[in-house]
Amino acid sequence: MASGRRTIKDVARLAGVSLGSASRALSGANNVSEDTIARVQRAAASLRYRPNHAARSLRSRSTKTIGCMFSDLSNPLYARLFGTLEDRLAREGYVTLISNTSNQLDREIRTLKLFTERGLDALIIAPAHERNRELNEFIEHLPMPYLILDREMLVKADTILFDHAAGIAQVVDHLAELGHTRIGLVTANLKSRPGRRRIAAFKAAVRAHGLKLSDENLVLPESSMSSAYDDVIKMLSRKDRPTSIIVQGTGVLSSTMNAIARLGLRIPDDISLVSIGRADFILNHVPAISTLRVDYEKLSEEITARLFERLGNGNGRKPPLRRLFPYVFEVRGSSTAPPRE
Amino acid sequence: MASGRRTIKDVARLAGVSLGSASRALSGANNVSEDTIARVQRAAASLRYRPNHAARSLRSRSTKTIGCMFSDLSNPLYARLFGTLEDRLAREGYVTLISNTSNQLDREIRTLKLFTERGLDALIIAPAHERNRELNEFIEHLPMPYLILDREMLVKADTILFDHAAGIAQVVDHLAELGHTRIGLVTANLKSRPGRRRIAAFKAAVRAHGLKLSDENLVLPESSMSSAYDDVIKMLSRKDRPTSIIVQGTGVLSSTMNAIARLGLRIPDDISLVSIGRADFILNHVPAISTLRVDYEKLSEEITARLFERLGNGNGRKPPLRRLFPYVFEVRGSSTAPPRE
DNA sequence: ATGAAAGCGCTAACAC
DNA sequence: GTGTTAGCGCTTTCAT
Repeated sequence: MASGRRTIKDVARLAGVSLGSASRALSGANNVSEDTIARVQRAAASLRYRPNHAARSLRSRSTKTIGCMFSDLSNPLYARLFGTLEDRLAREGYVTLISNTSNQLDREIRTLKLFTERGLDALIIAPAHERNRELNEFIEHLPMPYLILDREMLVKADTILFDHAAGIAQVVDHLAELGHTRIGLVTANLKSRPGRRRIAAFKAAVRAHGLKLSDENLVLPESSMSSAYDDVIKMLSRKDRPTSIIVQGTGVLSSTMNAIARLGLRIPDDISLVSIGRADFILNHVPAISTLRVDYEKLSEEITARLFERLGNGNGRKPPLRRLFPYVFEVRGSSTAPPRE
Repeated sequence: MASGRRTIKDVARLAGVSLGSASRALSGANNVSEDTIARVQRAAASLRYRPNHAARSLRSRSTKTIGCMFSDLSNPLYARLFGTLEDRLAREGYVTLISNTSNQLDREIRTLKLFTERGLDALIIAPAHERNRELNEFIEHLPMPYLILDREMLVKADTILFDHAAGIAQVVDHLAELGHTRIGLVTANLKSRPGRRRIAAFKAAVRAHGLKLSDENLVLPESSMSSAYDDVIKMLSRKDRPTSIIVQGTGVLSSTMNAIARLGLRIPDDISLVSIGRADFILNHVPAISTLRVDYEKLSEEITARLFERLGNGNGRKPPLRRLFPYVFEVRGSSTAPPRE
């Protein structure tokens, strides 16, 4: 079967043209005759010819491949972003290579080495270890353009940061306006930026409204896949329990909903709920869940725009870009309501 | 930066050896002196040398890459399988390239073309269109070994099929033994094998127990992401509603749980529930949900074993393999109980 | 154990 | 518009 693989040489011979003409005909260059194109294409089709990507990228110095490094693809939030991004890049003729690192440092470094060896054209990365020296140094020496997603690395580079502060503030504003004075937060206590920022932003927003900030209204499981069940049960069983909660839309959310159901509480009658991130598994929830989410279409657009800017010739050492990307607060109306009292 | 990329030539020059020796030293051949190896490695490190994968695979005719084609990676079941598979293959030095096709025929064909162009070493595929002629023909002419996952294609090839019949039968047996006489099924009405087989197996198993098979106990939403909420509400509001249900562990499951909670039913007191597939979002559910699942570790093992068998020299036209892969019924005890009456 | 040289399949530069 | 040729970076002969 390896020997059965046809090369462009075979195509050229069958079409009765030179190797160069065959290449031009196949790649849609402008200086080829209609006739040549037709004959070459017919020859290629009849031979089931498929260009050899290794040879092509060795010569052209482009792999037409973009690498993505996330912590975990089964995180429903990332899975959705990746899907959108893949579609967007495919339209541009790029393949997306993704890698899960499970937040492990050695896997992050190994992944970047791999991406380098494979000569990927550009990268989109969200490393877990923002202050690790070795990782930062490696990233700094990356030979291709790259974009950092919602991480504050030591190295100065193109970065898109989610505006957690403004996003969370919007939600807290909304709940406070409805009359809620006791607001809870349920989110993984991550060391990386999203975790840090979310918690800090929540505290700041609650204080800004002159509400008292009780640690008892904070449920911070270790990871996004941890169960928040027991702690949420405890939090919502208190006499002065929060009347509204903001919940990270991962495994944390499903265990929270589980706890709410178990306590016989109704959304929004007994408790208002807002999800951070629009997880697939609550997409059809009844009632619809208000969500603080990122517009993945727009984000993909933004990411590709930045990447292609660097990929083009306009890469002449423009200063690193730092962009704050907004959240969208999608009030579905039915998951939040004024507190009863 | 492109010009900054070091080649093996640079390494050889700095180490003071020939290009060939440098290659041998780096690839750990046996006919190199310790001294050479040391000097070459030092040179490589100081130059931050990274081998060029395109050149390597052009020459060696191996990309060390395995392609996976699934319908949808945000399907929690597939996401988990992919993660396991990726880890397993990485340990063998292979990179995994995945592609979502969203069950679209043109994307499936485009993906296979892409995989061919990139010269992937082997493929794992689960096409949606099992009887499409063009697709089958394309697959038949694939130049690399491939393995078909739970699909009955026209083309005869290595195939691993999930044993839906035995799996579903096990669950129905369990429920029948507990005394359930009215058992429901909630699963996407897919055209592809998993959908077809699940529904057929359910009907057969119910009949085998002499139970009456009521269409009213079948909820078959269009896709795995569809909401089953309204239909489950309807099904469980009937006087003679099922006392136990088997539910596909995707978006279908979350909307079903949503409906159960809304009706104020308790698991397992009011209704027994078994999930098909162990979705992340119910991993920590209270009570634990009994699950009919595939052992992804074992499956990954099986898949890699098959693939490497074909990849090795033992590929001499052994007849296509057809393997029935078992489900594991994990009774968590607490989500199923005898019906009350 | 080492160096020299061929060549993987392709694109791009150069002649005409 | 077309043919010829060089060479991308590497592995793998073949001499020595």
